[in-house]
Amino acid sequence: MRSASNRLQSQPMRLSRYFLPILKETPKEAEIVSHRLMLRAGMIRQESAGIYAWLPLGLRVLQKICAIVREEQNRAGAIELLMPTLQSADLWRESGRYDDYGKEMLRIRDRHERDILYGPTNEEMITEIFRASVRSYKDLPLNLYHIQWKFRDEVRPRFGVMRSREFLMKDAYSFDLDQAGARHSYNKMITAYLRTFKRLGLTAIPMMADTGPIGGDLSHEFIILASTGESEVFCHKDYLGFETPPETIDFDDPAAMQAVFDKWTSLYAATSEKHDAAAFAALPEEARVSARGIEVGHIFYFGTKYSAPMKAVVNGPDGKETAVHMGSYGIGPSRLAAALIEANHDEAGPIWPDAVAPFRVGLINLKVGDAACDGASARIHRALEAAGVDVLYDDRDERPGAKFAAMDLVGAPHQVIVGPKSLAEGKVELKIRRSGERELLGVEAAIDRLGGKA
RNA sequence: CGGAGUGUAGCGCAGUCUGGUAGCGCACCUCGUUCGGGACGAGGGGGUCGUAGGUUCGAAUCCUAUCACUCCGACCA
Repeated sequence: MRSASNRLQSQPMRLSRYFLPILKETPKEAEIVSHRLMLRAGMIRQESAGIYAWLPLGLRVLQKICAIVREEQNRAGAIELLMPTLQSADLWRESGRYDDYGKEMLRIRDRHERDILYGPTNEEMITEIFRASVRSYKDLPLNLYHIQWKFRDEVRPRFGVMRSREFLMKDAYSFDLDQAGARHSYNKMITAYLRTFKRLGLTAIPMMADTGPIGGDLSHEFIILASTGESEVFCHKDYLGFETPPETIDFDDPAAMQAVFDKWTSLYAATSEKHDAAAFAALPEEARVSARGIEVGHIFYFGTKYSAPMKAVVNGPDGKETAVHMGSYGIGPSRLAAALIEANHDEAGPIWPDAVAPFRVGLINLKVGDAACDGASARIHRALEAAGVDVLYDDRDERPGAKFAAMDLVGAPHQVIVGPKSLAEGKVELKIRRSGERELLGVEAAIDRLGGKA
């Protein structure tokens, strides 16, 4: 079982004291399964078109996703900061994007009649921060990132948090002296992304992509395959078996990073916009994978597109000023929460991978008020919490059926069911959410198993 | 932004055509019986009928305006 490193700071949680507004019926507006289940499980609540409140259960998932994203960004040498959501229009006039961006940008006016905007991305601002302080090539390379709410005023938001107007995004920005350095930075992020998605329990494939309004000439989308995916994608089957770069890989070794890039871009992979039917048809038939995909990350190299007009320059070894080469690297944690459900669910609810489960263990006391059941449940709850496991303890005075349904909807990967029948023989039942597999174990054995000791 | 819809209790809906003072299921509260896959009975609480104007003795219902939300398409992390 994965270590407790991704555990949230939290108090022991009893469902009777929690805020988990689950719905028995499906709200009619929810078309896709992730949206439906997130509403039913009480993870999110829509407050406006494309704008959602994250309720406690959803927030836990979001925080766990962010923790993994953060760990892998840090491992790759990126440094976290936090930029504001609101930005000055003047900054965007410098890059020329204030007029280019169109109606997707939410424009606001403050009390002094100054134009401000709710940031859809942060290239301008990070460039401004960089140029204010960095003067020398010796301070390079640099990669700064933050995890912050963004807003894009989509014409038609839909699919819940999969395509919302407000969304959480990790965006990293790299600064290098030249193109070779920028390529290395790009390769580091590819490696970090492969590791990030793997840890989230997803198989993500980098695919050639259009650069969109951000511009540039090197860009990949990271796509996960899911039958309910929004777009059509085509790739070589071997990608599905490729090994993820290990934790120990040296991010400062350009050759190692280039090798990762070369391997993961060696075979055919493209979204429908970039699809080359002839190239795809040239693959052996059994190697062709044509599927639906969900974009969960997008990376760009765009050279001096912002640094030149915004004068983000450094002195090189030769004493001359040069505009830095930049790239940007996005992952959408809020969208990932939905994508994870699209990739992991059944009729009863989400089936979270251990790494992002809001609670790793769901503890069900089938007979609240029965001294033996209460005692065994409390013992298990305390022991697992002490072992660093997130446990949701259903101590409500409800009927068994309602408890089973609720816990399946929460999606805890491991369930412990404490009922009078099995407890009479000193046993509790362990259920694996994904497979439905059940096993009877003694109380202490169950604690050891789920606490990671056995 | 084009096209199509919907706004009535927390959720799902009926009532609107044909105007007469608001109803059903789930959820919620109380009591009882239940209790290993979303129980049953009895009782109860909760609604400015999206909003504003108009017509009328009387408007959820008819008229006008407006707002919000949803779906299809184009667009997009």
